[in-house]
Amino acid sequence: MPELPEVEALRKGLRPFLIGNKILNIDVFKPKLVSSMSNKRVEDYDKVKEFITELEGEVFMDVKRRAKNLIFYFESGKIMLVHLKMTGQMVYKDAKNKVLAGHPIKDSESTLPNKHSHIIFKLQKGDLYYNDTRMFGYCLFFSNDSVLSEHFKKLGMEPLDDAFTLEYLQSKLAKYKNCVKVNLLNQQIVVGLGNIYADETLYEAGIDPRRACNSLTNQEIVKLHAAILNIIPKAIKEGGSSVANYLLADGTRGNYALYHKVYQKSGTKCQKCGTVLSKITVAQRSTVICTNCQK
DNA sequence: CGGAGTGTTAGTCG
DNA sequence: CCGACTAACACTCC
Repeated sequence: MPELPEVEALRKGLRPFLIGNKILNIDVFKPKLVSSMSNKRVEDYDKVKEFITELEGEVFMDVKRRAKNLIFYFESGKIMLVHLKMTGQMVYKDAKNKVLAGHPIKDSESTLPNKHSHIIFKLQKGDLYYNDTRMFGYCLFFSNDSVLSEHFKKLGMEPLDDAFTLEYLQSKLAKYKNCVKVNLLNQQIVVGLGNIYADETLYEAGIDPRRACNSLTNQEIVKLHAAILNIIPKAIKEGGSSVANYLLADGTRGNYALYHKVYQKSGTKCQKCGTVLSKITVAQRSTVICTNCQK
C-alpha cells in the first residue's frame, strides 16, 4: 500500500512515541509474518521464538527508513525491519486507548486490536500493532547493521539522496528496453516509487509510461528526474496520499491525494489540456495517462 | 454471486 | 542477464 512518502510520514509519526520506549511483551499471531520476506513463506516457529526472545526487553533508539522499509533501531544495536507491502499498518495506541499514529486506518477497523492485528507489541508506554489484511508484509529481526546491509544490497538509490543524479538515472534507464513505467517501479534502480508516484511523475514529465526505456531522450530523462525530485518531497510534506483513510501522529490525514493529477482520476479532464484521462494497463498495473500530454 | 481489481515484490521460467 | 508473468491473501466493488 504505502510508497515512500507514506512510509516516511509514518516514520515521522511513530518516531517520537517510540524513542526511549521499551518492549515489554510481543504476541505473534501469524508466524509467517516474522519468518521471511519471501512470497513462499511457511510458518516457522523457530523464527517466531527468535523474534520474540531477541526483541522483548529492547528499548527503541531510532526509527529510520530505507526504500519502503521501516527500520527500528534498538539501544542494543538490534534491529527490526517492517515492510508494509500492500495493506500493512503500524499503529501506536497510548494508554488511553487512543490511536496516535499509523497507516492506514479504516474507520471500520479503528478499534484495536482487530482481526487483522497479527503482531502486538506491549510497550512500557502504550501498544504498537502490526495489522495487515492481506498479510503480504513482514516484520523481521536483524542482529546488527551489517546483516541488514546484506538484506538491502540489491536496492537502488534513494530518490532524495544527492547520489540520485541525472547521470545515474540516465545510465540506468539506458540499459533496458521494456517500458519506462516498469523501470520506475523497479526498486533496483530508484526506490520508493509505486503505482501512484510512477504515474504522477510520468505525467509531470510528459512521458507515456509505455515508452521503451532506452528510447527516452536526454531531455525527457531530465524532466523525469526533475519530476521525481519535485513530487516526492511535496508528497512527504503533505503526509502522503490518503487513498484509504489514514492518520498521522496528530490525528490528521495525509493530503497528497488532493494533488494527484492522474492516479485514480481516469475519466476526468487533464488539468493541462482538458483531454479526458485514459485508464490503460502497463505491466499488469492499472495506469492513468493523458494521451495528449504524454508522448 | 462471480470475477476483477487493489498503494508490493520475490520467485520462476523461457 | 532480461523480461514477462505469477503467487502470496483478504476484501471491495461492479
